[in-house]
Amino acid sequence: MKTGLQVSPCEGRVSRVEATYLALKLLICNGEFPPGHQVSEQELALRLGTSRTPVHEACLRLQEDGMLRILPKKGIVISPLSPDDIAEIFEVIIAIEGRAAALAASRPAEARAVLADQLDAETMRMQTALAAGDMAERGLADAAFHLALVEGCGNRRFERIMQTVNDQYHRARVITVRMRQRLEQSLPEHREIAAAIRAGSVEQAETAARVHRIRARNDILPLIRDLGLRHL
Amino acid sequence: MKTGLQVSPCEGRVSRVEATYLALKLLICNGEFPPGHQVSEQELALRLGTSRTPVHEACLRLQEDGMLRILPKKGIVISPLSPDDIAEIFEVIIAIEGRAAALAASRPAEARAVLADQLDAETMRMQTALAAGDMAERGLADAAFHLALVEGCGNRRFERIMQTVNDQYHRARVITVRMRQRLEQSLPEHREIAAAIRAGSVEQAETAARVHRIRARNDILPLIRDLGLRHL
DNA sequence: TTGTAGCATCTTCCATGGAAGTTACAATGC
DNA sequence: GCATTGTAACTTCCATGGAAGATGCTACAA
Repeated sequence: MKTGLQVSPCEGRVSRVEATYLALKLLICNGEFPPGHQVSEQELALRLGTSRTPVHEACLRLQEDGMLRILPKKGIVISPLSPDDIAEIFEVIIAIEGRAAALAASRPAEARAVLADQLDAETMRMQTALAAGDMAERGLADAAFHLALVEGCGNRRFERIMQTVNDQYHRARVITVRMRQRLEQSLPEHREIAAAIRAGSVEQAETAARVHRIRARNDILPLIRDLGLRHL
Repeated sequence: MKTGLQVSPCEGRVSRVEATYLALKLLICNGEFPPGHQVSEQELALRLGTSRTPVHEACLRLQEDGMLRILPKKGIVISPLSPDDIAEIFEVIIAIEGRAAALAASRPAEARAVLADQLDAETMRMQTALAAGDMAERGLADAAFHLALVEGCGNRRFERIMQTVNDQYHRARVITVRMRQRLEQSLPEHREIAAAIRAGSVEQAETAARVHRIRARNDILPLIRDLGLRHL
């Protein structure tokens, strides 16, 4: 699981660039830096206790991720995340995760069973959290389900793409998690995905994964659009 | 077309990092640096007539793209592109381009007509090139078709993902283009995609785009696997 | 011959200084 | 008062030097 496309090349050691990248991403995702806010690399370096070079390199990566924009000789501006951006992100999720489910369903029966067990376990964990009203735990179980799904498909590039869109999606989730209803709807959908994978039904798995995400999008997107024009 | 996710923030001016990134990518794609070959940043800086900092930052980006690996304190090694990698790349293409076709087919009729005209024009250009035996021109028209398709769907994140996987796919294409047969098979498939988009048939467009890429994969992948175990 | 310790040499990584460029504001001319 | 120009204070961008670490070679001992 640790070979190939991973970013940090050594196991325990993270370079200062990597640490800065993660720290900045966290700051942006948690709304510490509001979108549109302009900062300088110097300021970031001071705040993170490092020098300007790692900050600069981390900002280049964040710009690739679409989290900020580097204006040459002017500064760094945090990118806003408009409803259209959220819609785009959902489209990527629908495309990738649907195909991931199809791939997972076409793996050998043994691997499918292992994955389906894991998926069912996360769904059960989510159900328990939901019954207890523990929304944080519910969110973790939900994230674990989808992470397991995309990891279980065996395509590392899918994992990579999903990771970057998930980082962006997280920024929107911070807002929407407060107002979502119909959270229990995810449970039967998750179970259907797991069952299709277990049975090796390729098309059914893909359809179920898609339907699940499309339904979530149709729930969330109007809420975001109603909330005001521009966002996080 | 120039707003949003683009990398180089200013129009004409490209930073030295950007230039180095593109130059290195070209060198790798064209096989100038064979996979597995180890180089140092110093060496690259000398060769490209710049200093080590831009090379370092460009290499970080290339590592994200999966083109090379930075081994801390040891050097830079060009990543090999195994048949499994090619298979992964095809899966991404199938997922994204299929969904792009669906998105394109669900746009307003006017936009669909413009896009379909463009697609048909590229298909015709490809047919002409094929009849003339001009394989380079055929490849350009083919690339233009698929670029137009993903640009025409209106999702900039799709464009971005396709661009990175296309860069990697290009490395494989350099090899396979010599031995592919059945090149004329693409023509009716391209026309079917364009027709479905023009008609606004969402599911048909997605299916056609997928079938096209799946067929291409099934043609190419065995050729690559037969050619030897490890590759470019 | 084999094993080991030490060193020389390579590498990336990061801090820092200066160059190039943008912006905002104040001073000056009308 | 208003426009214009010069300048000062920022910014990113890149070159370079030193630090930390990995590797391979050589010398030496058993």
